[in-house]
Amino acid sequence: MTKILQRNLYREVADRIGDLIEHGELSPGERISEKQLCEKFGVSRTPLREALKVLATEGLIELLPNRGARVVRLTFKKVKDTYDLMAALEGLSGELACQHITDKEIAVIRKLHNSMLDHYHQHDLKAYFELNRQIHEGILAASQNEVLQEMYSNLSQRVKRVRYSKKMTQAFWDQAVKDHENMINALEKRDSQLLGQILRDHLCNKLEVATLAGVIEDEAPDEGHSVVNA
Amino acid sequence: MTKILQRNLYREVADRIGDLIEHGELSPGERISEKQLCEKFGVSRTPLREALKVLATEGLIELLPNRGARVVRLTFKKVKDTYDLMAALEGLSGELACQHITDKEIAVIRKLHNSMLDHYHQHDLKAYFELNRQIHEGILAASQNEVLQEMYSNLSQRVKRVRYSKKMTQAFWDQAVKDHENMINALEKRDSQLLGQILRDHLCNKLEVATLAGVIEDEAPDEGHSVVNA
DNA sequence: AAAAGTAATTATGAATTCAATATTAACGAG
DNA sequence: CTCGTTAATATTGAATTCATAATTACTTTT
Repeated sequence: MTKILQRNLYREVADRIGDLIEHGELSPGERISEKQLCEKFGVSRTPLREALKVLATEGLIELLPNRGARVVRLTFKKVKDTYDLMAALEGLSGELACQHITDKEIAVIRKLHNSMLDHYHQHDLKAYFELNRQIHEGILAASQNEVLQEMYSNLSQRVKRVRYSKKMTQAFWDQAVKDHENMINALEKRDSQLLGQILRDHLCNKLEVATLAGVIEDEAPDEGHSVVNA
Repeated sequence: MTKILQRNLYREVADRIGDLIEHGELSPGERISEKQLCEKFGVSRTPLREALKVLATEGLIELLPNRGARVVRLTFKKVKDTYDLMAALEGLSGELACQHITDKEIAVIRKLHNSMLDHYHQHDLKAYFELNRQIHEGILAASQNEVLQEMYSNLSQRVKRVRYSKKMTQAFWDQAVKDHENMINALEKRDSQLLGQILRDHLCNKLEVATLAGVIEDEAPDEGHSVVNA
């Protein structure tokens, strides 16, 4: 049951532009020059433009008719809305996971959890985050709902650049670890309601972190949206 | 604050292909001929192919590399998964709506509700459905979460062809109306938890209807997915 | 000198052309 | 007659070319 993974040029280009946005090499609100990117990637405009259309559909960029493409500006509200949604989806994934997960899968997640705790005690933030990601991904996978996974993945993409530059306070970290303890317990008891609730609250906290990081410059002058420009 | 609505050729074509799929003029699993559609719409392959990429991203069709596009086959599981997701999103929209909705907006929905009841008593299914749609859309709009609305709209698109051919039993209809009564009450009390719960359960019932309609032929031979074909 | 209007340039939108892959048809061997 | 191989055809993938709209630079006028 291995997924067919299509490796079209347009998909490749879309992913690489996505990386550029994620890592800040294309700034929010920045105009995207087709010619420039064509030269950078060594492709013609056809697959590049296809990639832009796809990225616009995925919500990473916006297309101004006859005026090119821009990287979407992440306002605080947009990020907040996205996190609210992701929290709801994580909640659902928890509920579904409780219904479908096998003992073996729980054991795997328990192992990841223990490993994560080690990194927590060693204050290894990077390794902690990687394990954290794997745990949440594991629950998402256990939900057995591919549409859900697809949607979550898309939303995650959109706010990745905020996540990357987030700062972690010790207090938050402590709370996050506690949440994870409760998560595992709920999962082992297969208490779907409880796990759903924990996951919802857990992600809400993440938003606070993103906010504190102050990387979101709000109230940006929405250039290019008005017909008559100054 | 009116949205800029881009009217590119590719978007136009994508919408029209979406309509063809929705109304069954392009069957599930059916191979999509680029040339044929180009002639039908009177456009060249460039915007058409862009449209196909967008539709694939939106989950309506799937692209087989070097082998063209196919309309996505809706299995029972896929529809079930989508409905589960939509239920979660509707639940969230209810919770958020309770936080943001104004008395005036509630009054509008109440009016729609009463109008819907009239059609219910007159057994006017078509009019009932239209009002029903408007009510749910009103709550969704009151959530003030654009990302949520965008996601819901996309999911709705995917299963529209099933919805269209659904049959309505009297028992289900009675229950649906009762749900709506409770919804309005919860909304007026601004009981976000309750409204969220009602909306989740309400949509779950819809799934049963879709199932009963028997329009979903499951266990289809997944042609085109295996490398070696018979 | 500032503003408005016009020409030149550049970038985007879409059609066409060229190349590569897959499908079909024809052929021949077992 | 069936299976496998190869040639012909058709379709998709991507680059190029042409057309159109937007931006910039340059006049011209007040």
